[in-house]
Amino acid sequence: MTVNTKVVPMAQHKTITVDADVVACCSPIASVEMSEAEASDIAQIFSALSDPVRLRMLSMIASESQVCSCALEGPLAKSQPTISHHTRILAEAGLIIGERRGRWMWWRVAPERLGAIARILGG
Amino acid sequence: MTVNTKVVPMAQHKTITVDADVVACCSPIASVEMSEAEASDIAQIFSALSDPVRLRMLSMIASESQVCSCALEGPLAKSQPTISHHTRILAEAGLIIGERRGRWMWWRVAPERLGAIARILGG
DNA sequence: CGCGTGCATCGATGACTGTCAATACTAAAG
DNA sequence: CTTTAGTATTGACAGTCATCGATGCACGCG
Repeated sequence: MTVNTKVVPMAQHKTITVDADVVACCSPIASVEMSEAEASDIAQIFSALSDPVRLRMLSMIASESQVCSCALEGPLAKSQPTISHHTRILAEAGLIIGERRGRWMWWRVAPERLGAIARILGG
Repeated sequence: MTVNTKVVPMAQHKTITVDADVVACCSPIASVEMSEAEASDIAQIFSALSDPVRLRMLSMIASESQVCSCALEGPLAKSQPTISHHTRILAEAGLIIGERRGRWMWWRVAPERLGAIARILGG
């Protein structure tokens, strides 16, 4: 992660914010050769997508419009700390956005960012 | 990796072949919730994309139409075994296709597969 | 206030990964 | 056949990651 990317370390009950331009700026993979910095930034996003549990999480969150953390634990068959770990990684990659409502944490996808990544792949 | 995916273990001077339908079949991430098997297959592909060196490799191969293994070692500043390791992972993920010509190994991208992945992300 | 609940963090652990030196393999050239 | 050059494989090592129990923190309720 370079200085361009502002990831606020997630204090409790606060929302992770990510600079979406990091990806929005980048060109399709075939157009120009990638710099080391670009490659590192993009790799972090693909890294967030490289785990089966996180992919299923993202799929669940994208299918419904809002999903509570508590609703992920059961279907994914993972412990609560593990769920929290994965939501954090997806959020730090800018793929989902969290909002605290009362005792519950609600997640939704960041569709622009998914589109930006798709564009990098030349879609 | 499930039984659906046929990855021929790479014997020397032979070409890695991958069943491209594994991804071509799959729906956008928001349409239906992903099965465990689907998630594992797709995660393997994103895993191949989650390394900066491999991303730059893919970018170089996509920029030119054909690239020799020997032409990657210098610009990427990695040892020959490391280059071979990364090309193998990209090939096993079906992202690049290798062909031996004489003593040289030439790589090209598999554009349909990049498009299929982009489509999964909702592009 | 005290209690219960949902989530985040810490610490530990087993598994995986990127890297390279050494080595084996293959194909062309002498 | 011997040599040379490009690539693949092996083995080892350090770093990273997924997972979960234990614990801490924040919120709402009685």
